[in-house]
Amino acid sequence: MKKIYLQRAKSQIARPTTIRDINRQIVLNYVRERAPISRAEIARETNLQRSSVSSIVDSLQIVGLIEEIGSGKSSGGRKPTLLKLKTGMPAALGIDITPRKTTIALGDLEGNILDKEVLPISPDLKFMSEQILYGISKIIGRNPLIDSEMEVGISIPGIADQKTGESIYIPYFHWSNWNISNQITEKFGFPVTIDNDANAIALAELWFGREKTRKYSNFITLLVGEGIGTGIIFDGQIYRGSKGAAGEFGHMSIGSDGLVKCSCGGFDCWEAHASEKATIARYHKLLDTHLPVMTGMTMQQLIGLANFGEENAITALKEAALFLGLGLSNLIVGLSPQAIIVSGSITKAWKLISSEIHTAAHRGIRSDLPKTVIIPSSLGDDPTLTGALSLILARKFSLAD
Amino acid sequence: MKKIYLQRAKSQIARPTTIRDINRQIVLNYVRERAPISRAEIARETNLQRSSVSSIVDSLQIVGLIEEIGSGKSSGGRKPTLLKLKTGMPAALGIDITPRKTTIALGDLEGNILDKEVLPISPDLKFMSEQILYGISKIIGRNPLIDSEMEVGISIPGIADQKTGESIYIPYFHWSNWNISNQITEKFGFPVTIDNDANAIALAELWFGREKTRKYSNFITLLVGEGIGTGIIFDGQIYRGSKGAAGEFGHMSIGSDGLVKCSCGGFDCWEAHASEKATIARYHKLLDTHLPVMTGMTMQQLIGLANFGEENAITALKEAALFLGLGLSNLIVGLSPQAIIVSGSITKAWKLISSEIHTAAHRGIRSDLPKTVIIPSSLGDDPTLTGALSLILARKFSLAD
DNA sequence: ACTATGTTGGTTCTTGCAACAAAGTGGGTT
DNA sequence: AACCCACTTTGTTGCAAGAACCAACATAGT
Repeated sequence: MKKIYLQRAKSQIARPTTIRDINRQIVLNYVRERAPISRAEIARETNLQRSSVSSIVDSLQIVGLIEEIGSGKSSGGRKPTLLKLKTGMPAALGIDITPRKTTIALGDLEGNILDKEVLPISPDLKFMSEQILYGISKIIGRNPLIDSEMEVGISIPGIADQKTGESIYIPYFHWSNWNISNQITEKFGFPVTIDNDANAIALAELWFGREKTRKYSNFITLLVGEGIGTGIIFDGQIYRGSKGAAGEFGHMSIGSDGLVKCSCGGFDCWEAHASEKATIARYHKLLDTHLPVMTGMTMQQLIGLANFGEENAITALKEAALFLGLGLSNLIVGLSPQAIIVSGSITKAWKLISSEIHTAAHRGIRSDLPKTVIIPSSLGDDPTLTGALSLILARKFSLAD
Repeated sequence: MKKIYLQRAKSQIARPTTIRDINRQIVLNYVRERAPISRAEIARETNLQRSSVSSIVDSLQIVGLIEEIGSGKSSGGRKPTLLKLKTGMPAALGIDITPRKTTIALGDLEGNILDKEVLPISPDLKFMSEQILYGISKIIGRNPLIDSEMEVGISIPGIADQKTGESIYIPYFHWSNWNISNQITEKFGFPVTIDNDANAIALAELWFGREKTRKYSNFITLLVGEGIGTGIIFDGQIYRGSKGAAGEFGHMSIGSDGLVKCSCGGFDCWEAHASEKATIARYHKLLDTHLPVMTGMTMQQLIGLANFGEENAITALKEAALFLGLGLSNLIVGLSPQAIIVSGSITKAWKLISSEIHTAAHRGIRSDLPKTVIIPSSLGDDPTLTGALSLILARKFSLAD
C-alpha cells in the first residue's frame, strides 16, 4: 500500500467535495495508464462502486478530459464501454530553453506535440523575450481551440523561483533575474510555471516516461550537460526542497581535483569531474600535446569520434563515466532510489560507458540491498520539451500542488 | 499552502469516512501543538465549522486522545473550554538499543516517560532477546493500564526491515537477522515497528523536537556514533527510499583516504573520515608516537579531554568537524533542507566544533540561497529512546503510512 | 438460463449553515 | 452599589447538500 495523505497541522481540511476530488484523480489516472479501460474494470480495481465510477466518468467527460471509444469484447455478458484520455486537444504550452535553441510547443493531455515553434538563441535577453512572446502569438493564431484556460510551463537550464516565476540565474548565458513569466502572463493572461530542466525532466519521466519508470515512485533523473543537474522524485512527487533549491547535486564534492572550474568556482564539484565541459577537457588532456587544441569542440563531436573508435575520445568518455558513477553511488547509498534515469548527449554513447557507470555507481553498496537501476531516458530527442509541458500536465493528473 | 494529498493511480480511494479521518488528524494536531486551545479557535484557524470541530472533539475525547481542562478567559463573551492532549496514560512502548545499553520505556502521547527498564548489553543475542521480553513483562506488571492496543517501537543502530520487523544487521555487534519483533508479538500480542536509530531520531525531532524544528517540513537528522547515520524528513514525512534503505549517507564517498576502515570496507566513506571511530583515530595519530596508545578510548573521554583544553583532542575534533561539514555540504546542495539536526556525543563539544562544521558545510553554496540551519538536537540524553517511542506515537498524529 | 456492464433510487456519513442556548462583558440608569 | 439590557463569544442542535455505498434493475451479451 502506498501513502496517500500527508497530514500535519495547518494542512487544508477535507470538505465534502474533497472526497470527489480525490477519487476523480484516481479514476482519471486509471484511464490514463490503463486505456482503453471500462468503468466496470476501474470499479473492480479501485474498489469504488460502479455507480460512483460512472458518476465520476460523467464529470470527467463533461470537462473534456476523457472520452468513450466504442465497446470492447464481451466476457460472457454486456460489452464494456471503453474509455481513454481525450487527445488531440490543446492542453498545455511548453517552452524549452536550452543552450542551443528555444522551443515553444503546444501539447495535448498525453504530451503529444500539436504545434511547435523553434527559435534561435541570442545572448540578448530582451530580444529573446520578444521572440518568445511572438512565438506564442503565432501558435495561438494557428490554434483557435486555445482558450483562456491555457497554462504555460517553462524549463530553463538554471535556477528558477517557482513562486515569483523568475528565472534567477542561467549559468550558460549568465542571465540573471529574467522575468519572462510575468511578461507572458501580462500579454496573454496565461498562468506560468517555471522550473529547472532537471526537475522538468523528472516530471516528464514520471508522467510520460517508459511504462516501468512511471511505476517507480522514488527515482532520480540525472541531466548531464554543461553542468550536472538532478531531479528528485519522492513518493511520486517532485521534491524541490527549501525554496526550490534541491537537486543541485552537481555541486556535490566528490574529492580529488576536478579538471575544470565548476560554475560555482570550485574544483571538487561533481560537475568539475563529469559534466560535458569536464569530459571535453579530459579529451584535450589526453591528446598528443603537439597537436593543436581543437577549440569549441562540442560533446556531440566527441561522442561521434568515440563511436567511430577514436581511442582518446573513448578514454575521455569512460573516465567521465567513472566519475558520473561515483557521484551516483553517493545518491544511491543515501537515497536508495528505485532507478536513476540519465539524460543528455552522453546517453548517445551509452554502450561505451554503461559498464563504467554501473561499476562505479555500485561501489561499496551492500549486495543484499535492492540494486538501483541505471538507465538512459526514453523521452527522445527533446526530453526538456516534454518536461516543460509536464510542468502543466502533471498538475492535471495530480492533486498535489 | 502545503501539499496535502499525494495522488497517483493505485492509491487508496476516499470513502465517506475519509473526510472525517483527515479532519480528525488536523484537529488532533491543533490540540497537540497549540494546547490549551478551544473548539472555537480551532474552528477559526482551520475554517472548519464550530459544529464539525465539536463533533470531532467528542470522538477524540471518547477514544481518550484529548481532554478538557476547564475554561479560559473570556474575550467579551462566553468563556472557551480549553482542550489538551490526554497525558499520563500509557500510549506506546519504546525499545532503544544502543552499543552501550538497552532501554525499554513506557511513554504517553506527549512522549513523556512513565516507566523505564534499563538493561545491560550482552553480545549474546539469545540472552538479549530474553532480557527484553522479561523487561517488557516487568513494565506490564507495574502498569495495569496497558491494554492489548499497546504497540512497540524499536530503534536499532543498524539496518531494519520495516515489513518483516527484522533487524537485518547491527554492525557494532555483528548481529544479523535478529527477529526480536516477532518474539515480542508472539509473547505479548503487540504489533512492533522497527527502524534504524537515525530514522527514529528524525521522527522524534519532527514530533517532539524544539518548537522551531517541528515547524520544518524538510530537514535531515545526523547521528554521529560508531558510524554516521542520517534520517530524512521530506514534506513532513520520513523518507525511507526503496526497501527502507535510504539514509545511509554514511557511506557517501567524499574523497581522499579516510583514517579508518568503514564498516562497508571502504576508506573513502564519510564514516571513515568523521565518525567517532575516525575521530579517535585522528587523536591517536596526533599523539606523540613515544606515548603508549590508549586502547579502548571512548568518544566521551576524548570530548572530556578537549573540553579541558587538551590540544590534540581539540585538533582531532576540529578535523573531524571539517569532514562532517564537508559531507553535510553535499546534502545541503543536493537536498536543500531547512535544517540539519545533529545528535550523538559530539554535540557535547558543540562550542568547539560549531564554526568548523558551519564553514565546511556552506562551502561553495551560493550566498543567495536560503542558508540551512545546523543545530544540535534538543532531545536530551536519550534521543533514540524518544525516537523509539516516536515510531508509534507519530502514527497517532499522522495518517501517512 | 446465465453473466457482465451500466444506471437508478434510497440510505448513510460528514460537512456546511443557520438558529439557538449558554455564559460572559460592559454601559447606563436608578 | 445594584440592576437591567444590549452585545459578544462559545458551544450545540436540526436540517440541507455532496458523495459514496448498496441493492435492484435495465441492457446487452454468451
